[in-house]
Amino acid sequence: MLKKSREVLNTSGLRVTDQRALILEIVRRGRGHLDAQEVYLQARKKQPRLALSTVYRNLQALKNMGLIEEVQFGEVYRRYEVKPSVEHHHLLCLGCGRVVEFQGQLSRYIRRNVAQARDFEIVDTKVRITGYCADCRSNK
Amino acid sequence: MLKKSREVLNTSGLRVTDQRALILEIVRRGRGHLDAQEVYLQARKKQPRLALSTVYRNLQALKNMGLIEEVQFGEVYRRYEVKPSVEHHHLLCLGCGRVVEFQGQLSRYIRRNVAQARDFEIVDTKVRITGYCADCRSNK
DNA sequence: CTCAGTGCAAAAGCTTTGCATAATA
DNA sequence: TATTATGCAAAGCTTTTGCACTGAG
Repeated sequence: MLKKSREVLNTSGLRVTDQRALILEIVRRGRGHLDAQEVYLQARKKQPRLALSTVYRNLQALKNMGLIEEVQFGEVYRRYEVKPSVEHHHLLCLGCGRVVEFQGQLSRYIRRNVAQARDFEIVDTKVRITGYCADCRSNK
Repeated sequence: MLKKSREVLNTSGLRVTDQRALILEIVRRGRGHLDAQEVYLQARKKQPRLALSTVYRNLQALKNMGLIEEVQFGEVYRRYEVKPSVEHHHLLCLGCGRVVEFQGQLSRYIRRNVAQARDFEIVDTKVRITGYCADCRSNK
């Protein structure tokens, strides 16, 4: 199992270190979506000298290599808006950073198609779409 | 305009202070989804003595009263998972905190129904659904 | 041998909290 | 007048960075 992580790293261009292999391994097993602190704590059981900064640097590196993914939605800080009466979602342009809102029957669609199948009582649905807006597409 | 914010506050149970009214007003006008820092900077133009902590406390209070909404997806810290080959999304249970993944044709649906209408080139789509799972529903 | 990676410590940013003062209802 | 809210300063947390040392290629 740990071997597999090393293999993946081998073909990634990154150097294969014990720390990096372990971190990738833990993120893999952590189906529950671990944050940096949790990865750190688990990793220290096997490598007590591991530094938290190494975890951060590796999560960054693995992300850049496309081996892992940030479950967060990119934005680090919380943003606020007045409570919309109509449910809406966001298109975030990677080019200019602009946020375009859109309303849609998305939530109805989701309620119908997802909730029942999963036996989940939906409280809220949020959709974040990233991409490029028309302006940014024409400028490239 | 500012008057309207005061009226809203009046019926909210919160005390109406100049700071609070201004902050609500700014969040309202800030269609672009402002973060705390930005609200603070704008507010200080009118109330130079305003403290950043007041902004945070008020954003919190207004959120609790349901007057504004956090655009962020609840989680504060970044979580990681191995890059999934198949696009999937997350159901977050508010009861037990468990995260359930699901795959779906959601992105196809979104691509078809949203992107064209908005002239937006989609790079990625993420959906976060919050609610209560079956277990938590039976325990209440 | 060379350069990427690590550990440690310190710094950077956002957010929260304690406490005395001020303002609302 | 009794709470609630504010300002200021300090602390809390996650995340980033600098630097000397270690280890992979």
